[in-house]
Amino acid sequence: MEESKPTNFIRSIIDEDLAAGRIQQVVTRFPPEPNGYLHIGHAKSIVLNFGIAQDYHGRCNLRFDDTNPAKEEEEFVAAIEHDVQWLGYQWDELRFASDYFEQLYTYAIELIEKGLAYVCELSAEQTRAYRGTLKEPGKNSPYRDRSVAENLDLFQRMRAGEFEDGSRVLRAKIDMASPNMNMRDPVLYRIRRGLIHHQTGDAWCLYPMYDFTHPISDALEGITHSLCTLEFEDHRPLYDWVLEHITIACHPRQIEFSRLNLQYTVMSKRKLTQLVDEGLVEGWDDPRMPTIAGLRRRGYTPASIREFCRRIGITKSDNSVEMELLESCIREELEVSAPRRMAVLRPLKLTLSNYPEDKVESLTVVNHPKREEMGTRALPFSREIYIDRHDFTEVAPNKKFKRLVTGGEVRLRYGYVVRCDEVIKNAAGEVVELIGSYDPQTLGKNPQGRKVKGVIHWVSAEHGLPAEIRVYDRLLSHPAPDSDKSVEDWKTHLNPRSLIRYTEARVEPALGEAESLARFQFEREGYFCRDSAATDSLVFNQVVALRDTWAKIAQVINPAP
RNA sequence: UGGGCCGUCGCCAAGCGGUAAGGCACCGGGUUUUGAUCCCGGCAUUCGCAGGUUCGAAUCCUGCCGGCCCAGCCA
Repeated sequence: MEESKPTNFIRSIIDEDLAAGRIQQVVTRFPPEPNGYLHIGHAKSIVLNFGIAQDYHGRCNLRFDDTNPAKEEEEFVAAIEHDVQWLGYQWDELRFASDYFEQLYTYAIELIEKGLAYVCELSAEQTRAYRGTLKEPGKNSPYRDRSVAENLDLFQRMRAGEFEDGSRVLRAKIDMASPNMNMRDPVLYRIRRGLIHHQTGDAWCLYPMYDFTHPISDALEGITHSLCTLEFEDHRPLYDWVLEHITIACHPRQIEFSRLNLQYTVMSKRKLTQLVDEGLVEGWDDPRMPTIAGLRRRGYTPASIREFCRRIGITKSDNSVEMELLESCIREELEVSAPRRMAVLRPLKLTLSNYPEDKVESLTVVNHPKREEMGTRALPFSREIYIDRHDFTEVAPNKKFKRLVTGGEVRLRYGYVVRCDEVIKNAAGEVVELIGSYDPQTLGKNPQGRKVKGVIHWVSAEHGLPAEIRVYDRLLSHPAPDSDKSVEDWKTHLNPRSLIRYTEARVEPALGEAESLARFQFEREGYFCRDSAATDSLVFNQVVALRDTWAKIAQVINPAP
């Protein structure tokens, strides 16, 4: 897959900084909080940060922003490391913000000594009240003018664990009247006793806030461009304030870009966590999830996700990307790389009465119609085969229909032309079996004197393997479930048909050896991959369907009610 | 006039004063033992709107309109 170098406003800025000699080498970082799994939106940031380091021969660190032990877990750090590597990237250094706790503490002392930070004893509610509103200025905390000595003493005792959670915080002394809420004496440190941090254990009961931690962590690592999403734009003045008021050599440039919004899914960690915790999906790696783990199990490749990120670009405008764009990326790759196979989702038996009872032919068929180098495989053909129920109808609904009908003919893919002679029904009048015949003169060549326009796929009844095939649809039935205010609970929009399991499916024998996550095109159906979780049975997940022009035509001919 | 940011085709997105790239989607037509792929063609006289500057404006200026973000001791 072609992966040409993208051009965007951030790369333009880097070009300028390099050209002006402001930096010698670009250094970026991807800074996830380990409180959940990575999703496709994170992939956008990963591809941006690591992609820049790669293209500019710079460096990129993976840094866990682990300043809130109440929400973070080791499980998530392991999963995140795995996902980043799976996407095809290797960090230069693996860091944790918690690696810097001691240095951060020292910088806090520096701020206190400069009279730029103070210990505040207002409760959380009082702090909120003192902060003012968007349109009215806040007012100074009564603790704002404590002496440096007193602040130093109190801050040390906060660290020593002398005070209860919430009783005191360290605040920056900036401007309670600032129109930017983030500058109204933001909290720098809060007390969280009795928690076990996944990296530092019980070493601390004092934890720094994001706004204090992030700029310093960036500077300590020599980050040149600190790329983050738009909601941090208002925090940039604070990011800069921190670095301007402490003794530190480096001052990274923060640049914001818009986060990814994908239609018909949810991207917030809170909602994804909800789906997992409430058992609405199988887990973080449920193939319907927009998580990296979910996309991986679904059958998406790292290259297809990178390509998607390249196509959506990087800007500051709000966006709402259509699912079709993502799908087109994986189709494009799988069209050339996936070996073809045949699988019947809804088996309907067809017995060819003029084909010898015990005869079995081994057909040699190509694995890819355009790539001879992908070789061939053996495909057994016999008297009884399964075709898909959708490929048969008693009477053709219109003249464009080109599948099997009573008395009509179709080509069996790679096999013979067959005709349906007789329909067997059950008491309820449902078609349960077909009796037909084949034309022995049509293997690899067209019949004499007539044209057969349809081609359908099939599996030998005796040789086909039972399998379960799972077909997926969008998780939500609303394009923007996050922003729909007309419904109280976004989960109202969950699509009840996001998963359809075909438990009676039959697949051709060659599929029995498919490895976990091996991808195939099931002809006329779509791209599928062997499930990585169900290892003891034959389960295939649909990656994406084939483009289906017929479905659109059928819609027009016979519109859904 | 709280502050910050954004508005180019249905969706994403180039464009940086010289006369609207590209991708996805969509609509034709051709090839085809996958209604797939592939191929060929179509798809913004116009850049949120209104003025202004200029020989020339999506690009510069002014004013409107619309949307997003901010009042966690979350990140």
